Amino acid sequence: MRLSDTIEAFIKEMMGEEQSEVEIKRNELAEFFHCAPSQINYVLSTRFTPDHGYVTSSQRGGGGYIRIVQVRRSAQDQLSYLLNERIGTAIDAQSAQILCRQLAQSGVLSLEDARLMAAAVSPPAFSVPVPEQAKNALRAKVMRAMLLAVAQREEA
Amino acid sequence: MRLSDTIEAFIKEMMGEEQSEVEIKRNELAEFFHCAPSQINYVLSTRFTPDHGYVTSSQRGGGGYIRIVQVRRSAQDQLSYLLNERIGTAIDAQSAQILCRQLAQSGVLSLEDARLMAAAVSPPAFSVPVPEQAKNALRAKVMRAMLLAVAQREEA
DNA sequence: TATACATAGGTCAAAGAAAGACAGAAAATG
DNA sequence: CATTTTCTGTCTTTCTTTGACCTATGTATA
Repeated sequence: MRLSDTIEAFIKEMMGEEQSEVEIKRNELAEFFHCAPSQINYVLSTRFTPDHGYVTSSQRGGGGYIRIVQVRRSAQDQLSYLLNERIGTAIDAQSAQILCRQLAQSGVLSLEDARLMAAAVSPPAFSVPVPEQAKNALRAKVMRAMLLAVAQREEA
Repeated sequence: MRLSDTIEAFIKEMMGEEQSEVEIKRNELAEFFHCAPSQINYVLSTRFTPDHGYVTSSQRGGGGYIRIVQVRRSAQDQLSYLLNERIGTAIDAQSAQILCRQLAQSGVLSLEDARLMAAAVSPPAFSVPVPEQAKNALRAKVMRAMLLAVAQREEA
């Protein structure tokens, strides 16, 4: 298992179920895992972004810290956020994957449905020789269509 | 006995009876068999394809791996049929819609999943100014990716 | 109060690790 | 001997880890 995954799991463990907020000391954590402090930043920037459903803030200097807050939205809110703000007219493969996984983690979709959706917007699904931006535009449409289908499902 | 056959047997051995999923390290395996790492890819691409009843995925970079999932025996023939005969390299919107409905009726998919899939290959999802045949080719890939995701469900 | 020092976290680039793509050589097959 | 299958090597892409340097904040001090 990668160190990044271990640190990610550790932070999520700290956060627990009910608690949606946690505060860490970057240097302490790095010390604990015998790694460079910037490794912590790497974990945060690859696994605790808004797309992943987290927002972070920090304070430097003596008594500094990093605070990680888990954003919890209703299914409705999350869907409308994705449809109206996040996806827009183009989205890259990696972001799309992350968003799909997040939909499962927050309970909007089952794990199976999230995987289905992730597959539809994955690189293999768009393995055609066209410029990346064209793929991203189309990917946005496909994802949008699926999210609308989910939203309709919610209405009923 | 050829090396490829040996490696194939080895992987299937790893997979065992009940376990229908296995994770390998490409470099390690190549080291073990004293061959080029790309030899592993050759084995995978000639003996662990969907037609053979397997779906693979992988992760690059530090701590990377290749995961091989065995598709349920009952689903295998159906999957090959869908991928090769029914979908092929291109499929138009209407045929895709019909196929989704059939998959729901035959119980392969839930009604909700069928709707999700149908949305992903619907005309609105492909409303871009490119020739119809290009869309059909892409639609086939999207559909294919989703079916492979479904085939991986409930392994074992 | 202005300055200096200590304590944090932030950024970024380079190195490392692992898999993918693909062309071409070698071997087996008919 | 021609063709197909197997195997190797090289280059590319992706993800992770480390380290060097930068910036912000708190605290002590002249």
